[in-house]
Amino acid sequence: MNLARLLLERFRWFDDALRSRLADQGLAELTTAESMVFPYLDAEGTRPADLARRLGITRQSTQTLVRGLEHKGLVKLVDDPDDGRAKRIRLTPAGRRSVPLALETFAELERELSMRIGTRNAAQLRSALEADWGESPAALNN
Amino acid sequence: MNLARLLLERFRWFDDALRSRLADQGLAELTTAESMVFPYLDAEGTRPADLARRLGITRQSTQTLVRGLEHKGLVKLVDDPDDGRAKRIRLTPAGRRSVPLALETFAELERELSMRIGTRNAAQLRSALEADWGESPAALNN
DNA sequence: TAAGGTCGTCAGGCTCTCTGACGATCTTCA
DNA sequence: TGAAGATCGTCAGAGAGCCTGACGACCTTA
Repeated sequence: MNLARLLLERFRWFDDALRSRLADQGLAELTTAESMVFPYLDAEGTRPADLARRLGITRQSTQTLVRGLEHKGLVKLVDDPDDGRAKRIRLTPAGRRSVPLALETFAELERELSMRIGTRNAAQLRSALEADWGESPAALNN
Repeated sequence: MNLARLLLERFRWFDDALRSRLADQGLAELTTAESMVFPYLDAEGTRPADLARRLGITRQSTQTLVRGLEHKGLVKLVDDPDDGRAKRIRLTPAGRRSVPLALETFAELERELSMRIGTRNAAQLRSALEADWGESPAALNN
């Protein structure tokens, strides 16, 4: 099987498990994108534009994302006290509880993967994924 | 970084490179899903429902996919001679030329990855991805 | 020959991301 | 100090990629 499909399928393995576990633990059903946000929200309040940069998506896309989390009661948008243009994404109490829960679930699934494919394989997987792949060799003729 | 994001990002590394290279080689711009189809089309004509199963998506989604490839002149749908319900996806001459091209590009990118992160890392990556991960441990409480 | 499965298809919906455009607000520097 | 340019959040619109539900046509099987 080609590597691209393999990567995508394994991503889905994780994503499905992640979202269903988070739901089991009482978080309102999160979408794929929403579930990925938690590690990037800091307690002091995060600026949407910062979040966008951390996630590698546009500010506009981030907006949709944040709106979703807001509807689910995990987050609220408040004005930034230091910058009249900006806002801050603040965790609600429910949201604050969710962060460690999400982080723990990430870790738990990775432990579970280790048990399934072996600690060695899992470690090598992570290490290969974290290696420096460089820029995507998209442009041949530039 | 969490493993899910890592997998997804690396997928995109591949996908971006793949699509841009295929475009460089004269294939009409393909979408992500379209570029993934080639290894699953056989020369004798493929039934859409079979393709759906191979790709792990619904027949309905496959339909959209095939229509796209048809518009791009790579494929045409003909009636199945043996089964009045069915059709067959047949490669056009242009489509037939594209198959080996796509396969070679997959392989080429993987070679290139080996050069970047090392043959050892790349081999371990593939091997970990191909290992038996089992069902996604989605359901905790079933 | 009737029942049930499978085939392609239409219709509609959701998620995720993008581009383009906008007014409001900061920052920088002539 | 004031104009120019960058950055902020936001609205609007779009396309890809998937899904479910429903349908008539056709096969298969008992």
